[in-house]
Amino acid sequence: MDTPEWPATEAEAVAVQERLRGQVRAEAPSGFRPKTATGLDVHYTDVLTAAVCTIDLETLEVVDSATCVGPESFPYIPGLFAFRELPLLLRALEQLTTPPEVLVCDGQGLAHPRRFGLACHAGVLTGIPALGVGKNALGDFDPPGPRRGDWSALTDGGEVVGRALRTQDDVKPVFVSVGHLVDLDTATDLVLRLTPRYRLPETTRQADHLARR
DNA sequence: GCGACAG
DNA sequence: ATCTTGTCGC
Repeated sequence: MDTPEWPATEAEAVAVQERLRGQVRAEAPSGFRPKTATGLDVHYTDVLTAAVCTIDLETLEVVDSATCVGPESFPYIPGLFAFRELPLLLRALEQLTTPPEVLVCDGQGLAHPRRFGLACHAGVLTGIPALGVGKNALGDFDPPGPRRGDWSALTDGGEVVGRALRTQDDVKPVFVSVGHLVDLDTATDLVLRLTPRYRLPETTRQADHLARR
């Protein structure tokens, strides 16, 4: 992949988001039936460790993984989160043996103040379908029903930008949004398939585990 | 103006 | 994100 342009200032980063967000496609390719999903996560110590982990959607077993260590590329600023982690994550993705079919990002996609969160950014730069699963939301939502699979709309400025999705009975929901080349129904379905047992997707859990070693 | 703010 | 023990439950 080409080396992405990387901003040095907050204003430049915002400008990059506003220029790239027009490329987001909130629609899955026809016949999109991924057999695997790839989780992305970063662990913070004195340096960053990025881990990516591909999981078989049928067995939920890890079939491929890679890690990458390096410095942060940008300070953490809410709304500009992707600029901190993405360069390292992209390097880790390049080390995978098999090309990812869909990226499951730890954070938001369209559920972002400028509609261009980490999942959109990762999807647009790689051209790979992507979705975001956040542990916390930036927008507004009413609590979904109490059972696994129940969901409610996540909105921002009156616009639906994602879903608050209950992945386990009586457990705090996760926040699902489109990143790129998927629709919200497909994203929701994938997240439920990845969460038969725990609140967070198996992709995120495995990537997190990998990044801590 | 003040506080809140994905990870 | 991270600083941190024990404890309850499957």
